[in-house]
Amino acid sequence: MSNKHTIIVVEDENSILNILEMVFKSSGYQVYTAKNGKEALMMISSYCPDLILLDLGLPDMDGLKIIQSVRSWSSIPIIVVSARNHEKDKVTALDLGADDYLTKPFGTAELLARVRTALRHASGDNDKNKAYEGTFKVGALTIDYDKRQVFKNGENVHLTQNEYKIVALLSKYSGKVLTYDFMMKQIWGPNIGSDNRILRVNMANIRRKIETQPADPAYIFTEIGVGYRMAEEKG
Amino acid sequence: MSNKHTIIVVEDENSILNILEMVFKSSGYQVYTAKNGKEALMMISSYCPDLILLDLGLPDMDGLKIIQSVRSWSSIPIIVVSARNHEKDKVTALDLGADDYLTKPFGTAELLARVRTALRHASGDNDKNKAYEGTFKVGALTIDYDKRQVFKNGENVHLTQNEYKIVALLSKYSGKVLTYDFMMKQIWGPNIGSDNRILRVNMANIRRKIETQPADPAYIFTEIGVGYRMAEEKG
DNA sequence: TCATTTCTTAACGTGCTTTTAACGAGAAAT
DNA sequence: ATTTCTCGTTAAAAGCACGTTAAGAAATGA
Repeated sequence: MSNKHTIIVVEDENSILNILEMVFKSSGYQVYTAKNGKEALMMISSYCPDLILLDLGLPDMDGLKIIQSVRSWSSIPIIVVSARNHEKDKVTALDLGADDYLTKPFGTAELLARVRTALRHASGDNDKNKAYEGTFKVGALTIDYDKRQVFKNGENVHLTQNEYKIVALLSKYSGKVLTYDFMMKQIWGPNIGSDNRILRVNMANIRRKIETQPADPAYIFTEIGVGYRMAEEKG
Repeated sequence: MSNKHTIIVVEDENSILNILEMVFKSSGYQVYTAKNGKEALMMISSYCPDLILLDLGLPDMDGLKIIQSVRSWSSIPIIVVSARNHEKDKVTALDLGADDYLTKPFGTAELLARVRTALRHASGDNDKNKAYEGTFKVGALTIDYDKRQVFKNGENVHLTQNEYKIVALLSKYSGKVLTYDFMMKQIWGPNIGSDNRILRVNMANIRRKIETQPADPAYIFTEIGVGYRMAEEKG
């Protein structure tokens, strides 16, 4: 590890902005701040940061526009921050290309963890095939992509075709929330509707097979109103 | 009928072609011949031989094109023969996926040795669960690649050509799932469709011969919707 | 040539997979 | 507090993949 990662924080409330700046700086990041959309867009295009932390509630423009704008020319990871009463926005944000989201209020530990995840994904995920080679491990769970098999505590777990696709997809983006919509498009194709019952049934079956306590999952978490997230590989 | 290896010889000069045909036949190989590139490609895709002996100097097309074409769907060993003593051709051929190279003139002893080597390599190269070179073992099942025979509890099990090819192919990738599509391309050539009935019938016959309980197989497993997988020897 | 083996195609039943439906618990919204 | 939405769970229906048998076609060998 050599250079500091650069983060641009977009947030209109001074109090929060200052806290975030301190948190990131003390963790060794290079931080720039913006207090409105216009300023944010200019800074992003001139600094080309490694990550953007974006509050969706801005005075001058919709934060979603910023995502769109940035995504038109870059895949810089974007983590969205939203107030609890704007739940729908975060789903839209993810579908527009945001990488993760946080709901206020959030702890610094969680924030930093999400940032690390996003940065790691951005750096090593250029070759998407790479993720499907070798194995994925988290806890007692192992996914062997070559053998197309899933193991729990070393024992083979039989998954159906769709179940395996779902698990493999989540593991490929482990640590990241995948929206129901995105997942369904990946597995059932673009013509699938927005009814996610099928996905729920599949998830129940998957959890019964891979989780020790399906009601309190350790590997695949539900982000209510948004989607699913797989626990991260520890290395 | 005994299980002979099938070789396709591609050579435009009649005198050499005849000699080669005789040499191989008297060594117990099943031989087919082709005198130009077009003929060669058709024969290869329809016969799916175990080895291709290819003269690079053909009347109608560059021999290198043939290597490319075959490598797009199969890893059948290809031994290249060339009168040109150019190092460049040799390197190109090998880079395109040829397995070995002979320069005219060559002796029959060397030729046969190279062929044996290539066939041995093809049958069981990159595999760790082999007790002895040229042999695959799992449970009571033994595959002898040199003899092209399969044994169960030490007793010879008679498999037909295609049945043997299927078992050998699966054993070569033991532990991994091979898709129906892949297997069919390897055994029946690139022009086989996506209808996998033939494979299913063959598998039923194979299982009746090698499995103790065909309905609950111990050696070849079905991955529904995907393909077949051969058991690995446990360490 | 005939006899035998091997390959391919066809047909069908079984069991697994996928999908749909229904309901209850719990979170979120009002 | 109550109403609404979301999600997990179970069960049943629908759909389909696979294994199996048999019979015809093709190849092989005597």
